[in-house]
Amino acid sequence: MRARKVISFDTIRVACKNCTLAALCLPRGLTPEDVEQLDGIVKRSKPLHRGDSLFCQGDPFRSLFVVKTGSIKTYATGPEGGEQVLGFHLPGELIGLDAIEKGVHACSATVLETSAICEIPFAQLESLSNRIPSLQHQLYRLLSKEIGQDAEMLLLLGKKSAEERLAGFLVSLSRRLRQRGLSATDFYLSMSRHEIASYLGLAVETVSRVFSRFHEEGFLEVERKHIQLRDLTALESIVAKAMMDHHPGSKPAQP
Amino acid sequence: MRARKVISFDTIRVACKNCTLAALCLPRGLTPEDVEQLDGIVKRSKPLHRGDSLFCQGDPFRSLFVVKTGSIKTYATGPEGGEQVLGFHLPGELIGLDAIEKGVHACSATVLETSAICEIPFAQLESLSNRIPSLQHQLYRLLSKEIGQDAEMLLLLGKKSAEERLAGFLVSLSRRLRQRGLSATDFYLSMSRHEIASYLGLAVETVSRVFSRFHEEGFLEVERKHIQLRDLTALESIVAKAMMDHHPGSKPAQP
DNA sequence: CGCAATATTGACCACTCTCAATGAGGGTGG
DNA sequence: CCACCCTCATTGAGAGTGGTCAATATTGCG
Repeated sequence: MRARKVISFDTIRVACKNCTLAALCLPRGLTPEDVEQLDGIVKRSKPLHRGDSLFCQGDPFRSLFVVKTGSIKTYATGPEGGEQVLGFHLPGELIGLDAIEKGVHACSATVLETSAICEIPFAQLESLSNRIPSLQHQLYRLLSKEIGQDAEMLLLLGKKSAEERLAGFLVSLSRRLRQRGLSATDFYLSMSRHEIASYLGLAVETVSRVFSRFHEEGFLEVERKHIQLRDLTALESIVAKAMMDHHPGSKPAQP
Repeated sequence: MRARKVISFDTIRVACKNCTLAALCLPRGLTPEDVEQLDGIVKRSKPLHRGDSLFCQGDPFRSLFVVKTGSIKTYATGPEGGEQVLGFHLPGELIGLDAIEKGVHACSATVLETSAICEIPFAQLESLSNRIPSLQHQLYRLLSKEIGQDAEMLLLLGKKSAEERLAGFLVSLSRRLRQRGLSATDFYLSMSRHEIASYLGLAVETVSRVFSRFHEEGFLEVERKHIQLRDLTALESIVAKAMMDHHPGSKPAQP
């Protein structure tokens, strides 16, 4: 994190390439020169801290943000101050894609824990993608990926019981952490119970109770924000089982 | 492919431009020649009927689909046959965007009522967007719009009560119909109660009961699939009020 | 050190799910 | 054309889950 004094130049560039790579160069398809150009427009900021804001609902849209380390939450606020959490974003994930359409941010984003964030001015990214077809392709894929993840979330919220939802949330977190090479079974929740509850459409107390229940059943250890998953399989089967129970296989009609 | 028949030349082209325009040329930015080229790669199919399938989960991704008239539902099926409705798609809306990433459809799409659908081979669309920057821009916007709509849906499912969810559903339908120049207060639901329930994460019986309750309160007339909204404002205020009630304005923390 | 915010736990009650029965259409075949 | 069947929709009664209110830790911060 603070390794930028001495060795900084290459380290940071590589670090940032990593972060950019994770998001933009997913499978392959960009030549080293392309990556070089891409890297040139990425702005690195100094570390941000809990409560810092990346952008607010209504702000003009200028840049996408990539989480290098740490975590971010996005949320929407109603006209009278209600707050609904829309998502949590872990290292390697991209924020702000929903603002491209209107040129205005539709939600706010704040930092949950000390985080390193890369900023990518979208105008530059777009014009770069004009010249690099494979970058254009990556961008399409990236936008599409976000849509797929939202659909997954819809699936999660379609589930009715609190256990299903919290299990789904934990499994999702676990999978995304593993994907970035972090521990999939031992991690800290950077968000409050309140924020989890809002995200899952539950009451804070219910979240707390289900954590306790999972603990009693031996699925996990929980102490405040520190979580250790003991039986990931059990949690996964809760999620999988859920889908079958409701909607017992009505056939989509046949001609 | 091209509208080359005598009678239909203008009619079909205009019809299809309308459908394409609604989705791809949203604000402006494409020259007539661009639209011409775009129009050239769009395939029109003969009308499809209830139960027909556009694509299935796992199918290779080849094309996007635009609803010209009628309606489509998308849904995901669990390994054991459970079915979760992910979305309903009305005229002017685009389907299949979530498949770009993996090149494979992540959900299935079937026709809810007799519908006219346009097919746009994505490979051709993408290479066309390489040559037409403004088309590229429109595509980014389009993908982004889809993300925004999914977020709106998350907001809807974040709401806890059945009334809030059904009200949100109806308001959303109404808004989208008005946007296409159709009646915002008098329409037919092409989907079954079962499908609505799955979409909203409720039981079929609850959907039915809330419809009755809304009717008793004078918010709407309902007879089977025929809906007439009598007090759209009331429904909207149910949705708006919901957000405030939960999460009473915890400030996002400030340094 | 003490206040404030966060988390956990309990009791109660409202809401929604489940189960079950009835009614209304739409289609098929006699 | 009508009887029949099957699916879909509606309505009722009972049970369970989660929301609400309230009290009590526990932590973090000024």
